[in-house]
Amino acid sequence: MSRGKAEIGHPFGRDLRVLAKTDFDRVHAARRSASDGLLVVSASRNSLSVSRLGLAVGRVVGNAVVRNRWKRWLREAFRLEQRELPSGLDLVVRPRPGVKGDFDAVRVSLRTLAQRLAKRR
RNA sequence: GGAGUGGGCGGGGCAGUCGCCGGCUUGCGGGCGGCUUUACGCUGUCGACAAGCGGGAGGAAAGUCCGGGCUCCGUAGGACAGGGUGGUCGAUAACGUCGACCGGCCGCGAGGUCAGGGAAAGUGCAACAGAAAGCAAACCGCCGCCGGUGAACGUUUCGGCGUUCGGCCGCGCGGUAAGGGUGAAACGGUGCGGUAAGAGCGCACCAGCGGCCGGGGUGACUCGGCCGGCUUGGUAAACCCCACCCGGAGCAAAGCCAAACAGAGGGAAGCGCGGAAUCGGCCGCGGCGGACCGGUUCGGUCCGUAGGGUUCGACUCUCGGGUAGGCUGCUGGAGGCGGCGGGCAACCGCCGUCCUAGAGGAAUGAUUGCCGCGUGUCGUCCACGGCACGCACAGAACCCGGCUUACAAGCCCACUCCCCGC
RNA sequence: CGGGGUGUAGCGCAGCCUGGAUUAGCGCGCUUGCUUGGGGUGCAAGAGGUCGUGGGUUCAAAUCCCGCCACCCCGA
Repeated sequence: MSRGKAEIGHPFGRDLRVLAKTDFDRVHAARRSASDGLLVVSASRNSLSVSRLGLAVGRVVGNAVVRNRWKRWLREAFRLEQRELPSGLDLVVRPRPGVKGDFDAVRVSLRTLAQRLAKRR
């Protein structure tokens, strides 16, 4: 983990997010996913040169505070890892219900799952 | 010192780096409009980018249990239905909320708690037990009378008769509700009188109910006196009656702008020659009409071109409705804080001061250091220090007043009871 | 934002509206015994319940009323 090193210059705006319902439907229709004990990541090619992040955090995950914490962790992990991730993918990330987790584990899990999906293409 | 009652505060702090949301200012260059001019400038507006500045979740933001503002719809007035509330007076925009007071129950007390109107308006319900569960009735029992009968005594005209034994028997007639026992609950309690036995049958006191009079209080109610018949139980969070309250929907409300598709109405030119060919139609040239491109006249490209009528389609213009989408609603308000005044209080009035989130698949995160608090452990006990772990409940979605529920550590105020000392 | 429903034995349900002793019941499952060479089937007996939770009303609450918890469904 490159904790403490200069992690500057990782902007993360709305253009890097999956927001439209049609995009979510396309990712789900692709039926390509990878998972571990923490996360479930689905993916589909997009027409862009960069990858985008979509969040799917349902009510079974926890109350509003828990759900917000997951979404913030996932956004931050995507922001810091975006140069290590494969490009041109729409990634929809869903936390497994009931698990605790912490930020470092989320970061590692997101990177490995996304790379596994890119390899399996 | 111990035990307890009622209430309040609090919701980790500071600094650095990388990011997020929206706001303001400036810069850069781009689109559109206007002015002025011929090329710069001025100005408005919109979008993207960059920089700077300052802001960015709660006491419950939660549950969505009540009440209101606001918006649209409906509506002559009222009633019914349905729902809600339920001591009194007050507070309030309103409430099922709050305050003060009254009454019942609990507590030695500080205090706590109560959906706290009506059961002589009506209907219903009460298992089991019990004689009987609501209007009086009478199982055992008690008492009297009547009938039968036993013993003893007296008397005798020897058939009986009388008295006593609170004698015994009766599925005979009547009087009782004191006693027995059941139950959550049994038609007032105690005492005296009274009676064949008893009974509010009478009396005294007490409790309860009703009425009248007087004192206090706005009122709930309360204090005192007199009288009455002696009583008429419980349950309305059972139906119900009484009093009061409620039009419906909800910011995905609602308003504005407004693609595409569909709908309604309207519109220009609608010719000639030649070739193959029966016609339709196709091809070429010219004309005409329309659109587009370059642009000074003008040129080029593409499309249409019918004997007449009708229908359909295409193109184009206009129109209403208003979908996708966008904008508004969107945060300055029954607002916070301080002071003065009124009121026991809830709360109200006046003055001053402050501006404090506005997203829209939904913004607060990551990381580093120091400090704070708690627990554990180590250093020799203390003072202190090191290390490890932990620091709750929980995230605005139109706004506000309440209620309910969740919550780590810590702190404060008032009061009560017990023990000890002076 | 608004509306509705469910919670009872390991599982699926009844009872609730109209309160009580009807021992809170039914089916499957479970335990034990008999039957069989053994298993299944069959027969007999039995165990198993904070009626989601905390209060209230009532003599009495799974049932009536209020608060809370969990889950499910519907409308805009």
